[in-house]
Amino acid sequence: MLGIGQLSAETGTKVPTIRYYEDIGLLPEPERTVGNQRRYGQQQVDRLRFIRHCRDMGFPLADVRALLDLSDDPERSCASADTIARHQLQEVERRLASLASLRQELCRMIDQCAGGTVADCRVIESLADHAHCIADRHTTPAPTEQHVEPTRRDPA
Amino acid sequence: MLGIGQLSAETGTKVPTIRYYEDIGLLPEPERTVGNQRRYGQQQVDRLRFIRHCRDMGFPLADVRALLDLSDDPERSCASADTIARHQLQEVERRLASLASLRQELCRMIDQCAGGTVADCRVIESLADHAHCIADRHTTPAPTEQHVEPTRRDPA
DNA sequence: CCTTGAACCTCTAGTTACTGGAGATCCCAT
DNA sequence: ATGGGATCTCCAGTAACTAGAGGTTCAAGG
Repeated sequence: MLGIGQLSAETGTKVPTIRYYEDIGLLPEPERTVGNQRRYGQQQVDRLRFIRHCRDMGFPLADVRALLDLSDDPERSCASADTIARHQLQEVERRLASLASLRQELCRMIDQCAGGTVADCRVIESLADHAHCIADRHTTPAPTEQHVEPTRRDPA
Repeated sequence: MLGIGQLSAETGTKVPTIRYYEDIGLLPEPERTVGNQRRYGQQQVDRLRFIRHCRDMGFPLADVRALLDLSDDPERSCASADTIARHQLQEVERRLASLASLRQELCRMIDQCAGGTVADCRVIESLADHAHCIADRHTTPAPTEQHVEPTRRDPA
C-alpha cells in the first residue's frame, strides 16, 4: 500500500492533482489509515497511470472518464473507444494545421522586422493589420470552439 | 460612434468579451451615452482588432498587453516586440512538435484496433500501457509548464 | 518514550480567457 | 406611448488543475 506521496512519485502526478481526481470521481475513494491518510493499492496505481496517459495524449477529462468506463467493462464493444480516439486524432490534426499556418505568419512577421523603433516595426504593424482576418471572420459564422489541450507538463 | 453590439459585429468579438477586456484594462473605458451605454470611436475599434489579431496568433493576454504598451509608444525600440514574437514562435514550434508525435501515437493506436470487445481493444490497451511514459517521467524532472493557448474560435 | 520534521489532512481561493444568465434599464421606430 | 431588441451590472461557471493556510499524523532518532 502506498501513501499519496508515493503514488505521486510513482505516476508523476502532483499530490493535489490526485486529490482533485478523487474529488471529481475519476479515482475512487481509497482506503484510509486510522489517522485518516490515504492508502493506495496496485489497482489505483494502474488507474491513475491510465488517466495520465490519456491526458498525455491530449484527451479531455470527459473523454478519459468515458474511456475508463469502457475499460471497466471488458465485455462491451470497443467501438466507442475507437470513436473517441478517432475524434481525438481529428482534433489533433486540426490543431496541427492551425499551428502550422500560425507558425508561417509569425515567421513572416519576424523576418520583416528590421529593428529600429516601434513606429516602423513590422511585428507591431502586421499585428495591427487586420483586413484579412476580419474578412475571414465575416464569411464564417464560426461554431465557437472551446476545448483546449493543456500540455500539462513539459517532458523536455 | 458605435454601440457595443456594432463593435462586436465589426471585430468578431462577443459582447461580454469586450466588456471583459475593459474590466482587465486592455480596452480603456469608453464614453457613455446619457443612458450609460458604451460608445466607441475608431481608435477603440483599431485597438480591439489589434488585440484580436494577437489572440488569433496565439499570444497570451499578458503578451498582448505588452505589445499594446509598445504600440502606444512608437518612439521606443521594437526589440521587445521582436523578442515577444520570437518567443511565441518557439512556443508554437514546441507545440507543433509535441502534437506531431501525439498524432503518431494516436494513429498507431487506432490502426491496431480490430474491433471486437474492449477486452482485446488496442486503444484501451495502449492507453493502459504506460511503461515508456513512466520511464520518461522519471528521467526528466520537468519544469512544469503552464500556459496554454485557447484557440478561441474556429475559423474553419 | 518522546520529540521533531516531513508528509499528510481539509478547505478555500486563484489561475486563463472567457461565457452565460438574471433582472433591470435604455433606445428607437412605429 | 409603447413594444421589443439592445444594453446595463453583477454573479457564477467552464477546464484542469495549483497554491496556500492552518492543523494532524507518521516514522525515525535520541
